[in-house]
Amino acid sequence: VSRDDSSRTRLLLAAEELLRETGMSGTGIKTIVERSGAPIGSVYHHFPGGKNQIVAESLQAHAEKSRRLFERFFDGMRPAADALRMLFDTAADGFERAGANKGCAIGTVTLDLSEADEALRELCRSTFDGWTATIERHLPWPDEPSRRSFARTVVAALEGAFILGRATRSGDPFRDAGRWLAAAAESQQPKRRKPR
Amino acid sequence: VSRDDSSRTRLLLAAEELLRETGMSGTGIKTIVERSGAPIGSVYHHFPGGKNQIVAESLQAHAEKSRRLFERFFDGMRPAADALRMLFDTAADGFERAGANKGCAIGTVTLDLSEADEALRELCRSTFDGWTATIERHLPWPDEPSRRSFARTVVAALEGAFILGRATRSGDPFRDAGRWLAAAAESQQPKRRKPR
Amino acid sequence: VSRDDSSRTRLLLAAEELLRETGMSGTGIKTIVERSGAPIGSVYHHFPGGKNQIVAESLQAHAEKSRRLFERFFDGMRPAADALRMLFDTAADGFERAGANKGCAIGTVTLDLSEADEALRELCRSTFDGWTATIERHLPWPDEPSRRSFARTVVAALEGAFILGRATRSGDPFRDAGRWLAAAAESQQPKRRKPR
Amino acid sequence: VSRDDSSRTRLLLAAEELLRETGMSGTGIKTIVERSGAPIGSVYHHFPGGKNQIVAESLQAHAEKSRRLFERFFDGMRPAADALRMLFDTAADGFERAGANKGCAIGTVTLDLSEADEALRELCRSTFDGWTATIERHLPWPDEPSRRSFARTVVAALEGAFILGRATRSGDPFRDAGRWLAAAAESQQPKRRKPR
DNA sequence: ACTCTCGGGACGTCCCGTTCCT
DNA sequence: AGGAACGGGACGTCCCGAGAGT
Repeated sequence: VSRDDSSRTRLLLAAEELLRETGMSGTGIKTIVERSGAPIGSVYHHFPGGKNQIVAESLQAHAEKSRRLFERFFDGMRPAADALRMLFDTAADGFERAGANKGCAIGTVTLDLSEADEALRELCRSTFDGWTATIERHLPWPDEPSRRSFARTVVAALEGAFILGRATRSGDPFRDAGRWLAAAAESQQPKRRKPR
Repeated sequence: VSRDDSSRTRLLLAAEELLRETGMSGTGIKTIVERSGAPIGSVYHHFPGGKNQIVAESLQAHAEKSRRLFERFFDGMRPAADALRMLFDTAADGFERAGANKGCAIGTVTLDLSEADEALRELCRSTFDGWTATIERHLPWPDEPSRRSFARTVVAALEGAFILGRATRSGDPFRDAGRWLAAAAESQQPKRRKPR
Repeated sequence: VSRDDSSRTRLLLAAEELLRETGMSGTGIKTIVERSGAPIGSVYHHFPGGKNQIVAESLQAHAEKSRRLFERFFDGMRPAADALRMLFDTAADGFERAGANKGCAIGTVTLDLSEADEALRELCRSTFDGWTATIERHLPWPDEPSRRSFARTVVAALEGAFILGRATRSGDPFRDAGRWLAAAAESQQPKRRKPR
Repeated sequence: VSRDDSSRTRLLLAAEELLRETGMSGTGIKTIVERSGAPIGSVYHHFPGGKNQIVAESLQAHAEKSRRLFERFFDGMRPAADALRMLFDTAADGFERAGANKGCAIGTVTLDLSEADEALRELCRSTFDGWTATIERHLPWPDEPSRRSFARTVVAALEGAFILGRATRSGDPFRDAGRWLAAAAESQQPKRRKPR
């Protein structure tokens, strides 16, 4: 689990991609293996926990990459409104470049979790929490509950944009949301007022 | 399709519920039948198109119900900001009452569509379009592209709230988004300005 | 069962055709109904015995038609060898005209009878017996067991020709068999000898 | 395909037996598995092509066994007429010993092929061709087309004997055909004459 | 240490032959 | 006479261990 282990890594990458395309129950282990090019027999060597473990680990990887992306924009150097616009525009471009048919792995998995997968749900929750915290930390007004509430809305709009984006095969829903959220952040800044 | 059709209707209702819980590929026909209490053998009588037909029809039903819900709030009688707050608060309450583990059927299905289900994607797209149009029609400022862009953001935030709501088992993401969107709509009204 | 009953008749004709193409278990009631153009709901009115009854009756019809065909050739007016050649040549032409993909309904059904369908087996047996008797009656040499044995061989070769004909998509197996059987009958006639 | 492979082999044997009893569409995979005693889960490991692959391979095995049987009789050591009689008598005995209810797998499958199974039809055709060639090679008269035509008739009569044999639950149709074909071969030898 | 063959059942979707009730 | 409805089963595929081989 510590070495280069390219099979293992490729399996996780393939899983992440497939999760973004067809969700958890739509993604079979066999498909993951095929797309990864990894040897079939080694799946249960690397992932004794089976499918759930693969999904969990690839979600964690996805989460980490996303968090780093957020921090690239919310770096304290630029106004939060600009960061928001850039975040959503970048997401829009990436979404379109990837074919406009891949969601966010975390969001997609969240939506087809069964009641039994409590561990996965918790993983998704904490990922969203992490994103929210990252964003919230860089919002420029003092009221913390308000910042948190806004950050949650940002994350929600981002996740929702994946849905509308897939439905319309376009990155525009990201761009729309980015603009309105940026405007909301700006209008918040001078007045320091929290919406009722 | 004209008579009592209770089996057929119950199948569609069960399907809608299950789609909201576990998505399309997570939902088996057998599970739908079991939950509906309908007889197993009649499925392919009522739905010769198989699973796809069941999903399509139950999405349509879901879409129609949602559109009516939107129109109950956006009725021209009340300010758009109020309508938005009420819409999201109502959604939050409903979401929590239902167990905080059911997404929006349309959004959930959108996220695990395979490339082959073009017809279903189109159905989801047009549903979202309909919702967007309904909202946009009742926004109080003149610039139409801006209204449309805002309406899309509303829908995106709504769909995203389902995701965050499931992850956190709480309706708060709806309430948060409702407040910020309402504020954005209000701040738009006096100035008649479109965010750049 | 006595009236014109075109639905009933068309069902039987369609069944016969399908039995010749794909055998008994390969032929579904629904397919029969579709090809016949008869109304779906009346199948079990006309044939309360279900599939077995349809098959049985259409085999009987087939048997009767075939017997009449045999009698057209074995009419006592022409030498048996000529009759044999004409019979097989006619069968070859008919086989090719029909697409070279239809067997004999009786033979086809005989080969996929399950142990349970004793009644159908008996029906097939008696049909073959009838054909054998018709042929045997017109063979020109005195020894009756020998005539019977030859007649059985004729029927066997005819049924086998359907198999080889389907495999090769050609009527030639019929023509080949017809010639050799005719020759055998001729060589029998002068010497009045039975092969040991 | 190289190791012990007892499951795989047993599946093929069971399939062959069942094909001989109830044809292709009458034979379910589940039945094959049950009769073979092989584990259910391995079927699609050994035969990823599903039923068609099982059928194809078991037909090939059947074909090979039959060809070897033919060559045991047509060995150039004995007169063709004797070989024919022995072939059909042996077939008769085997048929009766097996319960007089099993056809030839190739012939049975040929008769319920659907139009779609072109590959299987081709397999059946080439098997029959192989048998024909084996027989034809050992016929003692010079005219090659005539030998071929006779060999085809032999194969047809053999296949037909399975049908009549099943219908009458007796091996006699084989014995009858064997005698007449042997006589035909003998009468051919001295005169070197081909039937017109 | 790692890979693969093989084994294992449960379930996926779809369709079958049949019967109920108009 | 006839359309709607009914279960049971068809074939195929799922996710996953256990063992043998390298």
